[in-house]
Amino acid sequence: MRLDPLDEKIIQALTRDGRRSFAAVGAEVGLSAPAVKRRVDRLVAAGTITGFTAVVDAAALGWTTEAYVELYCSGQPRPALLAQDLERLPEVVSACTVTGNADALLRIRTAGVRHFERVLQRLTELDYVTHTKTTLVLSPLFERARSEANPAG
Amino acid sequence: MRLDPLDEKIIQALTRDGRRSFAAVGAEVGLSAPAVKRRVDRLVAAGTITGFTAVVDAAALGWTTEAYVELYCSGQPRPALLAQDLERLPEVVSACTVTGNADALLRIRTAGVRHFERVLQRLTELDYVTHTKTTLVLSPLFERARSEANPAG
DNA sequence: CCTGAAACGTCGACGGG
DNA sequence: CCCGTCGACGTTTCAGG
Repeated sequence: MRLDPLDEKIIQALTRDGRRSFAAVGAEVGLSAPAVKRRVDRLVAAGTITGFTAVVDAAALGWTTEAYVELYCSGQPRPALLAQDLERLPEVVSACTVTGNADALLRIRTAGVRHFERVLQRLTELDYVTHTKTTLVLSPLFERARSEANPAG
Repeated sequence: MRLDPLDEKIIQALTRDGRRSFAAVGAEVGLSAPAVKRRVDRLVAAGTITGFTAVVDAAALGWTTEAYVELYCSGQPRPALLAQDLERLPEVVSACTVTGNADALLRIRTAGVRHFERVLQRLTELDYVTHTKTTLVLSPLFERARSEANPAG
């Protein structure tokens, strides 16, 4: 889908504050509230905007341990199977298949190292998993969205 | 901060749809709209809810290349310095210091491998960076928030 | 915590560039 | 096509109980 500069500004405004009113966004970008709403509806329908969400501090909810786990598998489990199996584990926050020796890279959040150990065990119980390699997060430095459009996009 | 079951349900509702009205959330959790608003205001003030945002499809904005980069450094650059230097590169979407041989783990989004190569070069231009190790993302499998509270939290 | 009323936001329909 | 204006309806946000 093609984005004009107004769409981009709207996306940036709603990325900064997903609950801003259409009127407030319109005042910022130079449109009326209905015009902003029409564009947002279009962006959501096109899948450019996937949704709106509250951003929650994981540590405040008790998820104090964060880790990246490389998954090494025998055979090549299909991505769809991996997704299905890994999504059953609520501690797996994101997962992707990757280049390199590992087959998948997982991001995991748990309530402590004890809890993390149990998750590792459940991962190795998957029949195609041969071993794992854990990288524990020490200090999260920052995290942000890329809401600017690529000029060549 | 202490969360009761109602707070937790409110957080989950707003995680699923960050633009839900307080009235709609209240209908779901069994509270009036003003009661929900007071609780959300309190959660935001306490930092449990960090903010609200639009979720954007990076690929739709032209960021088609995603990678994880391990950063190997000489000396031990302080986390604050790393954060400051890395945040200047808009392609670095998140960063953290980690256990293991690498000093930091970066998540990077670019408009293609050419663009990614330029980012790698800028990373190695940081004087304390000795080398990097790249893992390219093939298929993102899923990504989600952990909005349930840990019972022991 | 709830209720009620005023201010505000949303979202359709309509007409102009 | 996309914009803006208007008006009805729903939501937010106070105050007071």
